[in-house]
This record gives sequence, structure tokens and C-alpha cells, in this order.
Amino acid sequence: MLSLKFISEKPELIVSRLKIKNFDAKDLVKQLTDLDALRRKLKSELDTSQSVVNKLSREIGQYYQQGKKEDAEMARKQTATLKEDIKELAPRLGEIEENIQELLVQLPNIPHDTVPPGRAAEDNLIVREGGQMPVLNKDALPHWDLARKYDIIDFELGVKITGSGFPLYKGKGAKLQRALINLFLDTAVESGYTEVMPPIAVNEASAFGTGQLPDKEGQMYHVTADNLYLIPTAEVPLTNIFRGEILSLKDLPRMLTAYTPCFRREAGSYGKDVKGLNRLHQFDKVEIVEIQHPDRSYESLERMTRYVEKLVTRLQLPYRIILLCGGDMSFHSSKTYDFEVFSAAQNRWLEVSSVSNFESFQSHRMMLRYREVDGKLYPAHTLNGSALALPRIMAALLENNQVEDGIKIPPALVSYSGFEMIS
RNA sequence: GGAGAAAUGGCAGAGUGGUCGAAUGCGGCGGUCUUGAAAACCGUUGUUCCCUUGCGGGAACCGGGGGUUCGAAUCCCUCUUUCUCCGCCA
Repeated sequence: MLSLKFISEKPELIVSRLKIKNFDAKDLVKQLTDLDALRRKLKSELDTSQSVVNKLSREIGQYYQQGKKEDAEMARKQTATLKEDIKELAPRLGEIEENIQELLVQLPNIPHDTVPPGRAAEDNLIVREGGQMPVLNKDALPHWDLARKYDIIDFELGVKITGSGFPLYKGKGAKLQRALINLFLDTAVESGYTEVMPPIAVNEASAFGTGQLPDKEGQMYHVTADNLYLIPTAEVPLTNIFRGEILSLKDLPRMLTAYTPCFRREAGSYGKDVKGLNRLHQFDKVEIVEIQHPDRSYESLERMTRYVEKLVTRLQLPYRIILLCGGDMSFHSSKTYDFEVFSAAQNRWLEVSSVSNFESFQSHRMMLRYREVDGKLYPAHTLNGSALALPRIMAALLENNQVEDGIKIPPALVSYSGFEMIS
């Protein structure tokens, strides 16, 4: 969410910047600035009336103490009309503030200067590519066939136990998952991230803080009996650690990492996109989160991107880094890099990571601030990135490394998996 | 799930109707002292919003919401959360 003050000060800037995101903010911004002007006016009136009432009340107290009953009665009568005004104004102000809040959450984050314009995925920019494209035989199998052939992932059992999109990993498949998680966490910790194991169900305030609520409600699993949400990403609990906090300069940056299962309802998806591991309701992910000083958040974004690049490089997967265009970016992000790895048997690129700078968008929602040298409080910048999401990494690893008699495990993983080959 | 207790500033903890944004202690920050540090001493130390170019002034906040009252941290209602004991349980 953008700050109301910023919107009122720079309405044209916001409208023009949001054009990059193909978002027509004109009406919304106009409504907000109008409402803000009204809000200020009412607040002023209300404060003035309240101020007089408070003053009279203090006097009444003194009159009673001095035994001046008539003076007290007089003052008491004076408060009556003012209280009428207050009774009328206060709910109006409340309504306007609610109204403003409803509109504020509809306004997307403004993109960074370096975000290219564009409508959709075709307009994204490929920033860098790396890794070797594998050469596979014509009879190379997609990962769902490999999974069955080597008995390492059982999609049918997952359906039996839960439903589609909840795969069951077994044997070396399960071990490989664990190996990936450990590799990712260890690498993150080596790179300065503090490991955390957070709750994977969150309350409403947390889901609101990172922006899952109110608009993405249908994408989360909702535990209605307790009004909790299963996290769609560790970003939610990790960033909300700092909800309502005031950090000092020496606290910045805060760098956290966590492995969690992630849950997404993904309502409406179907077809080849959801085949095998391509899109799941439950999947594993290691996430990195940073809380950073506004002057350095873009350095962090680049550093995090290089960090994720290091991971895919270690896994020897062909990858490309994509700078999302305005139209393809998420509602909350100021700038996002996506990572895709090539899954050779499917002959397609799979998104395995998304690294974003949200600037102060989430901080405004969750009142996450830091104290600047001038002693004042400013919203901190929040960033996060997948490092990495496991299923599609698994898909690419299986497909790209298949040989005649099995699947080769990349060297970086062997010390974690304990085996060099799945056969 | 049953019974009881509680929720106050970064933390601990006073405050049961009037000058209480809130004693006191700890912590934090600044200073004195010191070669440096500690100790001691002195000072300082919440947030949001409104008005104001500035100086400054004002409103709100003692778990959330509502009520009583001229006036509420304090009284009433309600919700939530936490703790203790019992039950169940990895």
C-alpha cells in the first residue's frame, strides 16, 4: 500500500508511473485525494470541538473541588452542544477513513524507473542466461514418467490421501527433496541469512501485512474454525516477524531464510501447466527475506539475484534471469526478477524463483519502520526471493540428468543426497 | 474440552473516576568522571493523526470493539488473546 500522504502530494506521479503497470489509477487517485482533503477538514473540526470539551471538563473538575456547583452546572451545559457535534462528526470521519483504506488497498505499488513497459510475459527482458543445455535422446521422458519409472514420486497416492496437487515423494525422491532443502538452507546461512523455522499457518493481520489479504483470499487455504491461513510462501511469516516494529539503523539489513511447505489453492488452473510437478497445491520452498534501508534496497535486490543465480549454477541447470515488465509484475512489487530453468524433456522453461523489491509497500501495511539519523521514522524496504522452489527444480533435475540407466545427481547435491544416481 | 486468573510504555511493574501519556526500576540514548572501560552521578527517552513556512498548538492511543459520565487506564457490556490447574495428546 502506498502512503496517503504520498498520494496527496504526488497524484500525477502515481498515475503516470502506474501506466507502466497498465493500471489506470486516475479515478482511484482522484477519489483518494478528495477523501483525504475531506478527512483533514473533519479531523480539524473534530479536534477543535474535542479540545474545548476537554478544557471544560477540566474546569468542571476544579469547580466541584472548590464547591462552585453553579459554575460547574453552567460548564456542563456548555459541553452538551459540542458533544452533539462530536457525535455527528466522529462516525463520518470513521466512515471516510474506512473508505480511504478500502481504496488504498486497491492501488498497486508503483514500479521502479528501471522496469520496462509492457503488457505481458512477451515483453519481459531476459537479463542473463547461463548453464549448459542438455542433449537428450529422442525417447527422453518427462519427469512424471521418470517419477513412476524409478518409483520416487507417487501422484496417485497423493490423490488418495489428499487430492490432486499433493504429491507423495518416496525413497530417493523424498531424500532428494531433503537434500535440496539442506543445500539451499546451508548455502543461505553461509551467505549471511539467519535461519528461521516459522509457523506455516498465519492469522489475518499477517496475511494482510504482506498483501495476501484482502484481494488474494481465494488463493490461500483458509482454516475457518480458527480463522487461520496456510501460508502460500514463507515470505508471509518471515516478513511479519517485523510487523509493527521500529528498527534502528544498525539492525539493517535483516536477512532471514526459512524452509517451509507452501500451500496454494491455484483455483482454475488445468492442462499441461499443472501436469506432474509443474503446479502443486502443496510444495516445498526455501525463501530469503531482507529488510533493508531504502537507499540500499536495490543493492539488496541485485545481491539476492546473484545469490539465486549461484544456486541454480551449483545445480548445473540451464537458467535465464528475466526482468519482468510492468504488465507482468505483481500488484505489490516495485521490481521483480524471475528465474526460469529449462526442463529439457518438456522442452519448456519453468519459473523456479521470483526475487522482488516491494520498497515500502508492505511496510506501510504492517507499520514496519526504522529510525533514521535525523531521529525520524521511515518505512523500511522489504524484499524477498525464492531460493528456491523445489518442485520445478526437481522436475528439471530429473529430466535434464536422465541417462540410459537412471538419473544422475549433480555433484553439489551428492554430499546431501548420499547417492550419485537414481536407478 | 472443563475451572480459574490476567492483559498498562522496549521489558518488569504501580496506578480503581478529574492536572495520568501514565510512578518506580531495568534497558536505550547523551553527558560528567576515566588512558580506555566498568561503576557512580546528571540529563533524556512512545506512537499515530490534525493545524502551522517555522516556533509551537491540538486530538487519539493503557489487548480490540461498544457503553455510562461534564470527565474513564480506572465503572459496565462484549470479543480476542495469554497464563495457571484438570483432561487429552506428538
